[in-house]
Amino acid sequence: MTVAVDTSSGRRAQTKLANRLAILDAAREVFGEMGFEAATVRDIIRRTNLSVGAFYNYYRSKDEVFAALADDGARRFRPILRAVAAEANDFESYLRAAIRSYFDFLKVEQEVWRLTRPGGESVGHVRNTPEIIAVFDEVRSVFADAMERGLAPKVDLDYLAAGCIAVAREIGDRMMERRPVEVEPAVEFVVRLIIGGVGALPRSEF
Amino acid sequence: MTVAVDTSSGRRAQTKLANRLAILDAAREVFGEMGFEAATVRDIIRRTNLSVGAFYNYYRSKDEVFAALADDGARRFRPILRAVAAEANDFESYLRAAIRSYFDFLKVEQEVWRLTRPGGESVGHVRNTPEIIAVFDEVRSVFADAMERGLAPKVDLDYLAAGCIAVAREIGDRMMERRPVEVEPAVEFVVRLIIGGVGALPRSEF
Amino acid sequence: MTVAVDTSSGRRAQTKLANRLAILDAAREVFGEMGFEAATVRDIIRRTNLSVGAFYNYYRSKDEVFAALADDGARRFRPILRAVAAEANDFESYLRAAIRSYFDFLKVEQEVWRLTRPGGESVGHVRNTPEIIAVFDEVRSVFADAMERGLAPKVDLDYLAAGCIAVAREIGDRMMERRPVEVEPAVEFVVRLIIGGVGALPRSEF
Amino acid sequence: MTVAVDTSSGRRAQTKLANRLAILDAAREVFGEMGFEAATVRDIIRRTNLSVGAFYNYYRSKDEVFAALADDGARRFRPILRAVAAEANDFESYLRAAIRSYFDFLKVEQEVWRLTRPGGESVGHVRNTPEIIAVFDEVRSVFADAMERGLAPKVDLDYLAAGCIAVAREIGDRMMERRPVEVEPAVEFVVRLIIGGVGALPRSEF
DNA sequence: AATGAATGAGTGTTCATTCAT
DNA sequence: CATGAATGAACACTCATTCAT
Repeated sequence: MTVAVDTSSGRRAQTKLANRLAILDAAREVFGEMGFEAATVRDIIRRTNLSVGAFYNYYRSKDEVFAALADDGARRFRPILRAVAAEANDFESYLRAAIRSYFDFLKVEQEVWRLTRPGGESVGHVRNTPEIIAVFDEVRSVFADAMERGLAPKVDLDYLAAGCIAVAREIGDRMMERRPVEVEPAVEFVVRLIIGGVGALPRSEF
Repeated sequence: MTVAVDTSSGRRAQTKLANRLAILDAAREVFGEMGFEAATVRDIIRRTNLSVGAFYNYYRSKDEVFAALADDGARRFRPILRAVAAEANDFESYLRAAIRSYFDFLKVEQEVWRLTRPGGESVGHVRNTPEIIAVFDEVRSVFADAMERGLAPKVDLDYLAAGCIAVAREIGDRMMERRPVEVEPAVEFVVRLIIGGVGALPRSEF
Repeated sequence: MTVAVDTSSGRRAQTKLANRLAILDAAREVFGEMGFEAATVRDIIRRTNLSVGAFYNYYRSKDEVFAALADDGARRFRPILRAVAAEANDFESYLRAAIRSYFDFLKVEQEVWRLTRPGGESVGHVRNTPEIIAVFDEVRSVFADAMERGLAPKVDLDYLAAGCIAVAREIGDRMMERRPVEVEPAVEFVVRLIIGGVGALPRSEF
Repeated sequence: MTVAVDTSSGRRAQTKLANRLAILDAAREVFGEMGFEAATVRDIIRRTNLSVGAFYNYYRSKDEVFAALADDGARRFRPILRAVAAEANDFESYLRAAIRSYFDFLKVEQEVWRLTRPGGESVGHVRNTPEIIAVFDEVRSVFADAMERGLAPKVDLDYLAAGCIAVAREIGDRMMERRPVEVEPAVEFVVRLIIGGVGALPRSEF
């Protein structure tokens, strides 16, 4: 005999949202721990009150949660980046604040970015996520803006944004592997490297 | 009784070598296109005249080809790096020659480094390959040497080596995506960024 | 939220049980016909309405069905043996009833014991099943008891139990190969052989 | 370059025989250690100076070596059995000598009989070997002879031979598992059990 | 004959996804 | 909507056997 106990009290929409988020959170953990390919849908729902079937009510596929996760991470980081940009008066202080935000973010949500970072192995999954590209564009546009306003010399913008992101990412990883995890020295390292480097960069017509 | 003494220059030995290389090449492509986890052994042998069984005659497992591939790439790049280091008189010219070697190498064998790049998702596979670590150590030791000899300021060595490698890789990738692929501007960009950045780096007691 | 409380008497539960038994039955046949090693999971599910995947929903591995099968056979035979022991007044009548039970059991479920018989090639699989050992111990303890009570002479208990089981099995098998299958003569043969033999056995200090 | 060194000195036939025996010996060990199914042709030739290809020059298949092995074991045991039968004046002394021969044989060549024993798991392989059946017939005919000559009562001959072989086998196994391995008590146990049992057997018209 | 690389069907097992309930 | 059993293609890997040398 199967007894159905309904505790929803009509708050269907809320439950749906909660489930969606529960899946997202579980997926974040699981993908972070085992990587996309190794993680199974069951690994995800196991950390949830839901069933396999329910998973497919919320996301059409494992790929889709992954994309949603990437979106989510990027969506949460972007406003931080914008706020930082709004407050900064010069390129260096912007950069410092941005990098620090990222490293703090890393310390809290290590896994998200481990995954959603471009250049990862599973190129197809990681590099092409729309919101990932958006973050890249965000950084790029801040750099472009800085150039416009004369705060930074005119250089190859794509190379610069890509290079800066690469350094920030790599040093961020190394930082996370050290014990204790010290954000400030890492921030300082990256900022000086970039600022110093940018000053020496060949001017470009881009 | 008949004893066969093979001096390893017969047709058989040649075929074996050719097959070994064919598998390696196919694996390079496949891993490069789909990543280690997603790539299947069948994907690899499909680009070959061989059978599944033959794959296992040459490599004991999918993991082993991967390692062999990383070894192979690193093994071929390391001597270049050493030669360059031997010829250079100062840090900048060393760096420029090294980066140029790498970018030339990239143009020829794009896929190798696509794979062996640290920071990939499957950390276990990519970052810990012995020869990969060796290349990292190679670069690191040249940097350490430069510091010793006063050619570069004393900074956090691991961060520096990691950061430089990350920039070189990232810009290398971007370079490869542009049409036409122009090595010189990319080299110049990276060298200036690093040299300028290094000069501005916070001194460390490491 | 909807909570499902399953009291295990629904259609689903029934189907699950049926499938579990179907697999067990198929496995009994297949292992009986080809032996454990030679039998494939696919051989088993082919005699079923299920898919390969379903097999693994019910049993975690090929080994596990095997163990379940042995357990099942032994579990069903043990109570019979105990009941018989409880009813018998002397050793011979116990033995006769036990052997008859076994031979009747054989007639119905020939294959079970084909498999669980010690002395098979895959020793690890067959001889060490916990329930098999339990049956052996069962018989052994009845013999020990008979000795205690002076109903049987004190002899090497392990040899005796092992020898009796071996004879019962072997004659049981031969009986099953004859047409028609006649239980009574076979029972009589085994009982007389054992009773007569036991009387002639060398006394031991065990 | 491949150099062929021929050391056969024209004694081709000898070498062929030696190889045949080498394979047989290796197979005996390997099958004994891992069982027929688990053993691979490579496992066998690894313990030989030969190549996989050579294996197939001497035996057409893995199955064929197995059969040859069983034949070989049986062929070597049969004369012993016959000699024993020729020397014995009564049934009991025949039986004792036969069992002792078997147990001694066991101690020396444990593996052979582990495998070639009927009732093993891989029924198809083991029970139907022609020479195995021959051993059974051998024992059976001695029993028949004993009956003819009035040394043993007339009983169901097949059951008797089968039962005796089963007991001998089982007790032999148990004996081999004890430390130290003591042949005499085991022989005595089996002989008494059988002799005593036979005396009590129901007479049959077979 | 001997060799050992090549073959490919076959193994146990996994897992994204579907669908009857 | 939720459930979880069912599905079956796919995977890494093995191995008896063949065959060019």
